[in-house]
Amino acid sequence: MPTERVRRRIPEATVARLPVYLRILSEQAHDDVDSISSEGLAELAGVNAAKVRKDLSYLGSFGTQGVGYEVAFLVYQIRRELGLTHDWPVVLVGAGNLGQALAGYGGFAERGFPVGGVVDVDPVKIGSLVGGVRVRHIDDLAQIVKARRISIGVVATPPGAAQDAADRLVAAGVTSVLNFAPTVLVVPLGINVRKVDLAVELQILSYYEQRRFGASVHNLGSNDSGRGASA
Amino acid sequence: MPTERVRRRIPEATVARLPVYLRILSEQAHDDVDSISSEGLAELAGVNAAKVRKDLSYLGSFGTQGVGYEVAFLVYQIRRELGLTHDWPVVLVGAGNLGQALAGYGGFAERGFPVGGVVDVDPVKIGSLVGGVRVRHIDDLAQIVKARRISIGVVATPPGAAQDAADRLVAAGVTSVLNFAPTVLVVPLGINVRKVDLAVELQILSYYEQRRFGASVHNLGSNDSGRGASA
DNA sequence: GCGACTTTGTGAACGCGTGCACGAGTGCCT
DNA sequence: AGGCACTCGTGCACGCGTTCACAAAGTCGC
Repeated sequence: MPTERVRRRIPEATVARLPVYLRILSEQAHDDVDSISSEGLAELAGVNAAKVRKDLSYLGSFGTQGVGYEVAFLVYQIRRELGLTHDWPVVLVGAGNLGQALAGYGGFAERGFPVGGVVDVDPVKIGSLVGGVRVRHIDDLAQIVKARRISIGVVATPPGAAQDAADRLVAAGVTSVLNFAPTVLVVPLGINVRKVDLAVELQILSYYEQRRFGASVHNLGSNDSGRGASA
Repeated sequence: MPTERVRRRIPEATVARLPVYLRILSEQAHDDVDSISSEGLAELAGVNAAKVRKDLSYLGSFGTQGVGYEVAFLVYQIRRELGLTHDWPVVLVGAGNLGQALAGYGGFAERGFPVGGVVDVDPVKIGSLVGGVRVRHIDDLAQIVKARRISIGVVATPPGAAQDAADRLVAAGVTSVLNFAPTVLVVPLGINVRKVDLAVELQILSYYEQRRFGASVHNLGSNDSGRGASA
C-alpha cells in the first residue's frame, strides 16, 4: 500500500447494491438521521442485515460496535467508492421516443450524470432541443466525446441500429455503455456494457405469473418468487 | 404427473436468459433459419454454449444430436414456458414523463403486453390520451384491474409516490409489479417485484470506470468487467 | 450399411455469494 | 468501576449457478 492504497476487489453483487444503500442513506441524512445500524439499513433496503455488514466491510471498517454507522460518513465513503465524487457526463444516441424521455427525465443530471450530448441519424431531429440539449448528427459523436471527456454512452435507438450505435460509441472512445435497445451488443474486451430491457423484465414476470397457476398447489406454496421486499 | 405434467423448477438465472434466447430465435425464424446449434445460439446471445444447452434442458430434450435445435419448435416451447401464449395486459401508474414514453413505446403491445390502462393522481392529466389510452384517476385502479383481468402493474411515478402506487396495485389485485421508480418497494409475500433503475445502472458503470484508473495496472489487467459480449 | 463427424444432454467439479453464528469492541446505566 | 445491552466484522458452511468434459445419439458421405 504505497501512496494509493490497494483496494480489494468488490463482488459484482455488492457493487449493484451499493447504489441502493447510497440512496437510502442520502434520504436518511436529509431527514437528519445521523446514525444507522446494519439492521435498520437492511430493512430499508429490503435485504439481510449480515449482507449489509459484509457489503460495507468491503469498503473498510466504518461502523462502531454497539452504535452502528455514521450516515454522513457512509454516504461519503460509498460515493467515493462508486466514483461519484465528480460528474460523469453521458452521451445519448437516439433522440426518439425513449431518448427524449431519458433526456427530459432530469434524474440524470441530478444524480451526477448530466446529458453531455444527444445524437441521432435522422436529419429531421437534428437541431431540435431534447432535454435542453441540441441534437447533433451522429457523425459528430467522436468530437462530442472528446470535447466533453465522456466515457459513458447510452444507446436508445431502435433495435436494428443499436449495434452500429455501440460500435460508433466505442470508436469515439466511450468505455461504458448502457443499452436500452432489445439487442445483444457485441463490444471489444474492456468495454463495460449493461442493459435495461423492458420486454425481458415483463417476460420474467410473465413466467412467474404463469407458474403461479400452471403447477401444482405444492409448488405454489414453496414458490421462491415470494420474496417479501424487493427492488 | 397426472394430466398436467409436473414442471421442474427453473433457476432464476435461466429464466432471465430465456427471453433473450426467444428474441434471437424469433429473429432467426424471421430470416428463414430453421435449425440452430447451441454454439450458434450461444454466440448470438453472448453466452457460453454449455449454458445454452443446460438452460434449454430445463424445458425438455428438444435438440437433435448432430444437428441442433429446430428454431420454430424452440420458439414455441420457450413462449409456452414463459407464459407468452396469451397476452398479459398491464396497467401503468403514472402518466408523467416516463409513463408517457412507456405507453407510447409500442414495444409493449408488440411483445404481448398491451397497455390495458393508465392512471394518475393529477387531475390535469386525467382524460388525456397517452399511447392511445385515456388516462383515468388512480381511484379507478381496482375497477380497471378487475375488468381487464390485469395481473401486472407498472410503477412510473416519482419516488415519493411509488410505495403508495404499489400498495394500490396490490390492493387492486395485481400480483406482479415492474418498478421504474428509484425506491425500494415493500410488498406482501407472494407478490413479484422487479425493478428497472437507471441511476443504479449508471452508478454501477461509474464504479468500473473509476476503478479503471484508480487501482494499479495489475488490477486493470485482471478486471472482470471486460466480458466480451453482454446484453 | 458403415465409419467419421457433429452436437446434444448431463454428471461432476469449481467458484461465488448468502446467511448464520459468534467473538470482540463500544456505550450506557447503575 | 463494573456489568449489561447492543452492534460490528468475519470465519465458516451451505447452496446455487457456471463450466468442463464426455458418453450417447443422430447425420452425412461413400
